[in-house]
Amino acid sequence: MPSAKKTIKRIQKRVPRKAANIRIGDVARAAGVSTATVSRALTFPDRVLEQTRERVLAAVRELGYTPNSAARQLRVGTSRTVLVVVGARHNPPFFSEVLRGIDVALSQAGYAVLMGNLGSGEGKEKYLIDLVFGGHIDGALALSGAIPSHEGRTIADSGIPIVGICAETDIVGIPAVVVDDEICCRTQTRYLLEMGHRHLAYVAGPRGNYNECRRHAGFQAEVAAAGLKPDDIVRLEGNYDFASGVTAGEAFLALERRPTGVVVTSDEMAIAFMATIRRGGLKVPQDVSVVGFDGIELGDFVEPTLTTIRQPRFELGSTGANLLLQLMRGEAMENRLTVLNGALDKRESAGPVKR
Amino acid sequence: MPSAKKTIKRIQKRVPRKAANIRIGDVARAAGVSTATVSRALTFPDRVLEQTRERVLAAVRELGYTPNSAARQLRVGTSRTVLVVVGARHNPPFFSEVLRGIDVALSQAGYAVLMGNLGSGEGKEKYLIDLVFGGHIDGALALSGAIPSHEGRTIADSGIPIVGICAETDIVGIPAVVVDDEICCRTQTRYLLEMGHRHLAYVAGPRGNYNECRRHAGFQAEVAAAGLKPDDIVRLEGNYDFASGVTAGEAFLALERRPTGVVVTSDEMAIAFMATIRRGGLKVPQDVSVVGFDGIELGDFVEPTLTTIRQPRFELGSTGANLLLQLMRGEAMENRLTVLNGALDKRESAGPVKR
DNA sequence: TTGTAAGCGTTATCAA
DNA sequence: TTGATAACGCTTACAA
Repeated sequence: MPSAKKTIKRIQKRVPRKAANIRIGDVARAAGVSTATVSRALTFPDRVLEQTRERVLAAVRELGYTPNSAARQLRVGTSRTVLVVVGARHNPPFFSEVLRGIDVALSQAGYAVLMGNLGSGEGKEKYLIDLVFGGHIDGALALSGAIPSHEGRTIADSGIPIVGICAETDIVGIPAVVVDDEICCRTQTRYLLEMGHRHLAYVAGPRGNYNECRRHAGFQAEVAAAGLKPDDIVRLEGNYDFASGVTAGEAFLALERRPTGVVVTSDEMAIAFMATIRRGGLKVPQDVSVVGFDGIELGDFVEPTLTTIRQPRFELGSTGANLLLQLMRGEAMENRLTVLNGALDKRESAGPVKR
Repeated sequence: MPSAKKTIKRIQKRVPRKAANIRIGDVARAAGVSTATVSRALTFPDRVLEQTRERVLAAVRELGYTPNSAARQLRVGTSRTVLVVVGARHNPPFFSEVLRGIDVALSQAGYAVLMGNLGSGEGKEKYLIDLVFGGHIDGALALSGAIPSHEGRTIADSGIPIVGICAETDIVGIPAVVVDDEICCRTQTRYLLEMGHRHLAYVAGPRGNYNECRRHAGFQAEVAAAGLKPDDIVRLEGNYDFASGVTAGEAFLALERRPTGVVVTSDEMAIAFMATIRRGGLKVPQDVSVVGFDGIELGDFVEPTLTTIRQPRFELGSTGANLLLQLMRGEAMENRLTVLNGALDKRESAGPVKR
């Protein structure tokens, strides 16, 4: 009598297991149908007779049955889980809204979001690689170009679809959703030039960074077009965060001949930069005009309010996620690169040059 | 010849499947051992002969084998995944650091973090409930008391361990890591009282909110101890975010007789409040002293810099996560409530009352 | 120390 | 439309 033997085994097993969970077989028994029918009633409601379906659903409700996800995943081979990789420097005021866009889009589609925060511990990259190669992940979103790799293997080698957000990745062929960094930075710069500023500072992002390269190219193009000479330009290093904005501000204060207009490539830096030079006795925008880049909420609450490039942060996340969903469904995509537009938000921190 | 039949099946299956993944059997064959030995060599390295272990590991490296997580999970019954539930209002500048604390602690222990952001779509709560009841989650962290529930079932009913962070949950018996809200708010209030302020405003959090209740109790206790009368106090409503700080600031400006000291129960609100009343012509701290609550980075870069309660944000996250790890290991815990201490950070936004 | 083989709970194939 | 049954890939008694 095999079923008696099974029952005994189950009881023996019950101790170590988390809870006496209800399995599909329990529902089947309660509804007087086979497990196959229960499965069908839940997955393809119209492939079973209405009365059977109702009996099954009643049993499901009655018993509080939820299909075991590991078993389903093992069987069908997909986890409905997306890994979101964010770099070690992750600039919360900016990315929070990008992440919200991702979360809204993926939630709607019934996908779970696994956080792959790089730089939170030693073996994190190896761990993420194992996660992906272990089949736990159906697709990944790489923020700011962050692609986990370990011993020469990247998550891309697993063959799962990946979409970059905010930056292209190092790996060729991976689609990305980015903002028109170069044009935005030209806009920042042109705004200052149009206000008569002929002596500019540029507060940079990390060297080699994708966004930094694009933005710097835009800056260079614009100042060249305006006929500024190398002497009219100062480059100050930074890495997008508050602390580097302070450093840049101090470097600015130490300059012998100070520019009147400053192009800053992140809002965090711009805010810290402004605070620092104001503590150094300069007035913004009377002495120095500052234009930021990002459009974080905070820019409205500093003194003076920050003129900046507003990035479509939510949309960067949501369109990236939707592209990934498309890829995971096996659909092709038209363009490898999706470019969204930023826009200049004119507020108080930039004004006409003093004469 | 059963193996021939199997091979045919596998080839047929190959098309729909993601990739021709390497399975434990492939490694076993390459190393000339059984699958059991491969499994042991990976999980209990010292239970196999050194030479076997080396042969196995070589094959693993050679083939790039990673165990399938769904199969392992199905077998052992745990997912090594923790759900982090954050409420709809999630106040990124504050929580980002709490989340980092969580991530660092859980990463170290080899756990994955699944983001359960409430308020990002219709069926999100049902989805999270299914995730938990589907066995996909080993434990959960509830930020600010957010416990997903659906049709009368909460994630707690599944029996997984849960720890609250930043607030106790509605469900009795669930342990939590909180800050000493009441004492912190007394400290805020006392600081203003000691500077001679006898007419105070209190900018509140959402009514009924755990932190709001505690902080308001602290405020009340302190003003009562100082002998202030109901007329000496104004309550302004808020919900911890920037926008409500603006509203509170406008309400403040509209008062006939304005308090000289303001206790604000979040930094976001405090920053927006300050910006708003300054635009209304008031000077901080000369006309009005403001004390915030949270200790977000930003407070250093506004004008004037924000005097505030600094919460141990990273530690709130990491100790909560460590408690959960303990619970998931089946260990008991001594106290249901772990209370961390906040501290007053004296900066520029609060000063002696004008006489 | 190692191998054999029985599940873990689903879903999908095939037959009825 | 429904039911029996064979995988999915792994871990772990139990036997050798």
